[in-house]
Amino acid sequence: MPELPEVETVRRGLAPVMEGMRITAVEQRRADLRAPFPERFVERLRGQRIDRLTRRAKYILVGLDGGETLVLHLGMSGSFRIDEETPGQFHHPRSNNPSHDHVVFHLSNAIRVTYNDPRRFGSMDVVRTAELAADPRLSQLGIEPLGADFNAQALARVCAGRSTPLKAALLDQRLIAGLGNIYVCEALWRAKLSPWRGAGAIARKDGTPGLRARRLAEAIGAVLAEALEAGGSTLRDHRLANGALGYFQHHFAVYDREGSPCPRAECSGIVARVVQNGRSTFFCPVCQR
DNA sequence: ACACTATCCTGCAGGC
DNA sequence: TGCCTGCAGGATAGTG
Repeated sequence: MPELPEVETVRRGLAPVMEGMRITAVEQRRADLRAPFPERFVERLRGQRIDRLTRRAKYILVGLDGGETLVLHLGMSGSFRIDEETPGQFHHPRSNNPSHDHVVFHLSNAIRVTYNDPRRFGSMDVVRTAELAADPRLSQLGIEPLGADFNAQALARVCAGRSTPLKAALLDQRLIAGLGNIYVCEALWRAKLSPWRGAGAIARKDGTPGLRARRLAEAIGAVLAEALEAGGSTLRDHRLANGALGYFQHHFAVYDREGSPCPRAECSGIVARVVQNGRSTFFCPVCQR
């Protein structure tokens, strides 16, 4: 799935065509994705004017003028496609098999926004905006790593006292919200920290940040910022070719690079793959300690 | 409270 | 060529 940078890229791609527009019709082509659609899904959206698109962790929040918010999650394989409301539709090669087009939003600007999700791990829900903050999916989320209050101190605080490996801690959305398997691997590599190291070891005994917490916080920020930058350029390119939003090509230092030399010039290590909590971890056993 | 597993689903790559 | 296996960017219910 799209992790935070991909989700933010999708939000930035959708916002200009959706904000301020009215939803004229919704095609809901099945009863569920990962979870059932909410009651009266189509009726609650039809006729609503879209206020603003925001993001919290990997959720896209579509504010509606009637006091409700459409809560979107792309799961592992969700993507959106933007196209004009014209009859002659064209197919995108691969990955956009039209049989996985589960929801189509028709907008007042004659734009059609189609949600495609082969694995159907994504979700769509409609929640009263006033109750959004109390929604368990959002209220349990940890620090926003691109937010103003994310720093070494905040990172040390959530890691302090935990014996679970750093890899698992960084994937835990209740501690830090938005990282996924790729960017956790990339951030740990950048910070030269072993994925096996206990999370608590990056904080001092009193919970204040040490050198490792500072390195890791910097690495997380940098890795996400670079990915966002890559997403931004892909967005511009994609906009010309087709309207597909969801994934973009980005070069990774260690993710999916088992057997390749560690990209750090001064390091002679070879990228290894291990499994932690059932997920692949890619790392350099030489420079990550 | 915490940590770990199994599971939802389809597509694709690799081995035979 | 086809068949089989394992694996994939996530979240969460269930277990110990």
